Order: sequence, then C-alpha cells, then structure tokens
Amino acid sequence: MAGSPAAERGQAVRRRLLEAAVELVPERGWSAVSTRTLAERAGVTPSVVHYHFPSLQALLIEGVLGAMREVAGAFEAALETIGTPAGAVDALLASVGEYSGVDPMSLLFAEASLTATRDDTLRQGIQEILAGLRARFGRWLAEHGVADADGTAGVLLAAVDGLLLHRALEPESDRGVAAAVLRRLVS
Amino acid sequence: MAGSPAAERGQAVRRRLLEAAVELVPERGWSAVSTRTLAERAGVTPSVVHYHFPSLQALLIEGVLGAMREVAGAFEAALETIGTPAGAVDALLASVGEYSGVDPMSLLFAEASLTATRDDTLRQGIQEILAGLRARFGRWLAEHGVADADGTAGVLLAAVDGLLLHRALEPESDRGVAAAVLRRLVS
Amino acid sequence: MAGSPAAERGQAVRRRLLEAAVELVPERGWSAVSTRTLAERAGVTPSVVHYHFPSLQALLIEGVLGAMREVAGAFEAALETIGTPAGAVDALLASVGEYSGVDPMSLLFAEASLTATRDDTLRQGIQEILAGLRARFGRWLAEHGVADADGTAGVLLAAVDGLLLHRALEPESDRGVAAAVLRRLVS
Amino acid sequence: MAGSPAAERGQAVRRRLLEAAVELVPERGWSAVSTRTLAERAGVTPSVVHYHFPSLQALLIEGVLGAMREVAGAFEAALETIGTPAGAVDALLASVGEYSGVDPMSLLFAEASLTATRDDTLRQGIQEILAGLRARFGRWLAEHGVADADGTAGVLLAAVDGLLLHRALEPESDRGVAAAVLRRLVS
DNA sequence: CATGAATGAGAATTCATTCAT
DNA sequence: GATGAATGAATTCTCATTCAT
Repeated sequence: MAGSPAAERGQAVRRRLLEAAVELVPERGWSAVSTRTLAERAGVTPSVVHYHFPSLQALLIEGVLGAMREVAGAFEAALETIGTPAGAVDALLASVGEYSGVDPMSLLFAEASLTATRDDTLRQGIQEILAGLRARFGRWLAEHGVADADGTAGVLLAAVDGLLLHRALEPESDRGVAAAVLRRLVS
Repeated sequence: MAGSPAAERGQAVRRRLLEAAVELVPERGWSAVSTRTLAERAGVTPSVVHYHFPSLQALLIEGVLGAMREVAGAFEAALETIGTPAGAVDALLASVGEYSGVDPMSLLFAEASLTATRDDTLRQGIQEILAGLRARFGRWLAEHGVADADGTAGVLLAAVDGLLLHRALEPESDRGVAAAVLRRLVS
Repeated sequence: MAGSPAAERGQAVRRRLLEAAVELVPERGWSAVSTRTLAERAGVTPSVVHYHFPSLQALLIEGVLGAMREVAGAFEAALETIGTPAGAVDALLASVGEYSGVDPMSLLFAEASLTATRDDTLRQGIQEILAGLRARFGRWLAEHGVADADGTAGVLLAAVDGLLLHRALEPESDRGVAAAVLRRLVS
Repeated sequence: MAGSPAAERGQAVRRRLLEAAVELVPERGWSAVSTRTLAERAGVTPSVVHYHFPSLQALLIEGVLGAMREVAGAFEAALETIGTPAGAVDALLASVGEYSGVDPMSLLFAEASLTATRDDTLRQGIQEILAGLRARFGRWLAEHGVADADGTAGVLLAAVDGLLLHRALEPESDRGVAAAVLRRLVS
C-alpha cells in the first residue's frame, strides 16, 4: 500500500509543489506565479512541474482548492464545539484570517474567487465549497435560533471575504471593531 | 480654450485608453491586460499607449482609480437625497453593482484591491478613497441615528465588496436576500 | 547679412543641438544618444531635431567633427608659441584632455574613432583632420630638430588617444608619468 | 567526467555564443550587438541566449573579458622567450594586432574600454587585466635594464591601443614606422 | 518655425511547454 | 522519475522618423 520508495518520493514532491502554489498565489498574485518561481520554492527543477501535473494552471487549481477545502472543513469542525452564534462569527473570522500566518489565506481566497471568474474548473470547485459551507453554516445558525439563517450565513461568509480584502489594504485596521458589528447580525 | 485640433484628438485618445483599462481589468484580470489588448480595445496601435502614458501600469492605475473615485463620489452624492439608513444600504449595493453594467465594477474593485496589495501607488490611492468614503458614510450614519456608526460603515463597505465578489462566482444568486440581511445592521 | 529674427533664432537652436551632441556622445556613448535625450539637453522638442538636420546621425557627425576640428586647430595654433618639442608634447596632452572639462573630449575622440570604423562619412572627416594634424605636427617637429619627425608625430598623436582611453578607465592614474615618458620620444 | 551528451552540447553552445560576442563587438560596436544578431551568428535561436546567460550584457562582458585575458596571457607568455626590450615592443604590437585576424581584436579592446566607462562590472574586469599586465611588463622591462620601467610599460600599453585605433581608421598606414618609434622608448 | 500625435520596427526578456536522454 | 536544452510566442518599452496643423 505504501508504494515503492521512488513513488513515495514522487508523492512528496507533488505535495511540496501544491504547498508552494498555496504560498505563492497570495504572495504574487495568481497569474504572476510562474513555473520557475514555483519550482524554485518547491526545491525542484521546472520540468518536474509538468511531470506531475498536466499544466501549471492545473497545479495551481488543485493546490488552491485543497487549501480552501481545508479551511472550510476546519470551520465546520469548529462549529461542533461552539455554543453561541457570536462565537461562530469570531470563529469564521479567525478561520480564514489565521490559517498559515495571517493574511495570506484571505488573499488566497480573493485571488481564487477572482480567477474563478475566468476559469470554469476553478469556479465549479469554489462554488461547491462555498455552497456546502453556506448550507452547513445556515443549518447551524437555524439550530441556534438565528432568523433568516441561510441569508445570514451567505452574507457573513461574503462579509468576511470583503473584510479580509480591506484588511490587506490597511493591515493596521482594528479587527475587533468589525467582529463586534458582525455579531449584531446574529443576535 | 478649446486647444488645437490635434491636441483635442490626443485627449480623446487618452480618454479612450483609460476607458479601455476600466473595461479590461475586470474582464481579464489586472495582470492579463496587455499593451496590445488595451490598444486594440481603444482602437489604436500599441505604441500609442506609451506615447500617452509612461507605462502600462501607470495607465491602468490612473484609469482604475478614476473609476473608483467616480463610484465613490456618486454614492456620496446619493446620500444627500436619501432619508433612511436602509435606503443607504440599498444605494451602496446598487452603486457598486450597477455602474456600467452589473458585475464589472465590483470585479474592478476586487482586482484593484488585490493588486494594491503589491503596488504602493495603487494602495495609497485606494486607501485614500476608502478612508474618505468611510468617514463620510460614518458621519452620515451617525447623523441618522445608527449606533457605532464608524464601525458599521467600515463593515458595510467591506461586506459589499465581499458580496459582489461572491456574486461574481454565482451570478444567479438572489441579491435581495443580502440586502435584507445587511439592512439589519442599521436598524 | 544677419537674417530675420526667426532665422537667427533657428541658428541658435542649431548651435545648441550641436553642443548637446558634443556633450552627450562621450557621456552615453555614440549609439546611446537618442533624439529625445538630445532634444531634452538642448531644451527643444524631438521634432526640432529633424527640422534642422536630415537625421540624428547627421547631427551627431556634424557636431563631433566640429569639436574635433576645434581641438585640432587649437593645438596647431598653440604650436606657434611653443619653443621646445617637450613643450609640444605637453600641449598635445593638454589640448585633448582639458577641453571642456577633462575627460569628455578624450572619450569623444575615442567614440568618434570607433564609430568612424562603421560610418564612411565620419571616417572621411576624421581622416582629414588627423592627416592635417599629423602633417602640420610632423613639419613642426622636423623644424625643431626631431628625428623621424613624421613617424614620431603619428605615434604621439595615437599614444595620446590611447593614454586618454586608459585614463578614462583609471581616473586616478598619474598623468605626469605618461608625459615624462612621451617626452623621451622627442629628445 | 565527460558529462552527459546533452550537457556537452549545452557547453558547446555556450562557447559558440561567447565566440560570437567576441566577433560581433568589434564588427558592429558594443551596443549594436543584439540578441538576435548574436544568436544568428552562433547558429541558435534568440531564446537560447537567455537560457545560457542571465542577460545579453552579461554574455558580452564574459566573452570580451575572456578574450582580453587570453591576449594578455599570450603576451605575458611571449615575454618569457624574448631577449630584448625592442623585441617586447614588437611582440606587444603583434599580440593585439594579430589575434584572430588583424584589427578586430584592437577594436574589441577599444570598444571594451569605452563601454567600461559606463559599466562597473566591465571596468573592474579590464582594470584588473590591465593592472596585471602593466605590473608584469614593468617588472620585465626593469629586469632588462629599461629606465622608468613602470611608467614606460604603462605608456607602451596605452600607445598600442591608440595606434590600433588609428590604424582602424586608416588600414593602409605603415605599422613598421610606429614600431620603430616606440622601440626608441626602451633603448 | 515648431509641435504633438502617430507609426512600425526592433530592443531585451520571460514564459509554459516539449523532448531526448 | 527527473533533467537540461531548446522553442516560439508573448511581454513591455524605446526608437527614429513622418506628418498634419
């Protein structure tokens, strides 16, 4: 089940490439991530990229969707242990803003969303993630007595993306204020 | 006062180039707008771009900031004739979402914000616009009896950007729902 | 004989352009002098260049040959008042090395010589200047008792160009040493 | 120790590019050597240039400095077998003037010196070569009883560059005359 | 006399990708 | 599995020159 040593090494390289994609997309912007940059970050030669993936775009999409799924999953899992809607709002803000550092992940979401606008594969992947998240979060809000739970879930999810985008522009802005305001939506 | 015919034609070309930038940035993404694409859209040869602007980036920045300032100004002007906070929320959603078509302007905002993350000139310009808008909108909300007016203004502005980004991914989503939820923040 | 005021102004512009050429060729290298740079230095718009001269190259050639003729003429004139061959060597070194500052003129000579290698008009002009200078200087050396006067004149003229080229690479080098050595050729 | 066939072919291409640089710089002038010209001469496509070298300038500098070092080394080696200062002067004239044809190498020296005026990397390289050559030649002259050996070495080296520059302008000039004159400096 | 606009060629460089080894 | 070499298209930008006004 483990595969040959060579195959294992190959899987490790694949993983490193995907991680490099997740790092570089927020750092430089989706379309500024080049084969060479990516290979350097992953510590391999550019040709390796095309050995493991059919194209650079495919690699970026797989990496980014993977990271987004992880973040979404982490948030859904966190919901299980949270008791109040206000706590859920805080968890939501935290989940995106503090994955792997601070802002990178929020920038990753924004880059991905924007790019998805022009790439069908990526769009489908993101829509699926977002829809699942909205459904799950909406159900949770309903169970915890929030009115118009589905609509609220959608707005909260979107608002968080917008806040993180704005925070990328003004890193010094006070995130506590935003949290306080958003909590009003679920009280 | 009218300028020579040649100078007038030159100004017209400049204007057309700026308009083309505003169209193409949301359409293709900031970094996928090339000199050639831009020139074609504006109906000129590529060299003309560099005759009128020191660089392609400078042209994009000038065009995009101009459009953003226009939208911000239009929203601020609209506030004068609006009586209720709920009306202001609607106006805000409408101002960004319905300038020159539907989604383009919201994508423009998102693209610009993201790019600003890596370009100081652009960041400064956007920060200035956002700060002015937030201050003006905050004051208006305070005058109309909204609690925590400044914080609310900031969140609303950000939430709108996030909503438009999400809507770009799912054009069929119901915008009325979002408006209803956001209105709760100012009631 | 003075011409109309407009024509006079035109002559002044022509002169300024030629001066700009003489300044810029050593500063940036012959082929890096562009219409725009030249026009800026002369305080006019690029179109003016082509109004006064058939081409940029023609302007550069006229300007540079003019300056070289001036330097050669000044050295020939200086010979009249010099009594010893050693004095002539010093005057030669000074004439090229100290016209309009220090190094520019020597760089101008080198740039011109090199460019002349690939431009017939320029080559003819320089050959004429050099031949005249060599003849005049050779005669003077003969009159002052130097053996192999013509050959010595040619070598001295060339050596000076080489020394100035080397000095451009090492500005701190001691020019007195070179003068002392060269004087041995005429004693 | 031989390397793979592909790597060997790569090295051969690198070499051919460097050779093409050494040919083209004197032929067209440093700044008129373009990627395309160079690639054509070397028999490769333009992209290959940037695969093997970080920039066109880096390639030119490496090629030219290499050639100059070779010439300097050849002259230093020749000194070992030469008995008289007059012979050394002849060897010096010959070493530059007859490497790979006739004039190209002297033009290469002049082009490089001039360009070094505006490029620090190149200047450092040339200064190093010149300084080493001057030191070695000066020592040799001293050992062979020439007075003011260091100064004489410097002047001879420079004079040769100047002579070759002048000869490039007048190919028909008699090189024997110049040699005779220069020999007087070491007798 | 002079200018601003425009042109088209050419510059260096970067890129994703392919392929033989 | 992985690599170095090569390709050809695309990128931004600069240039000398022309021309209508």
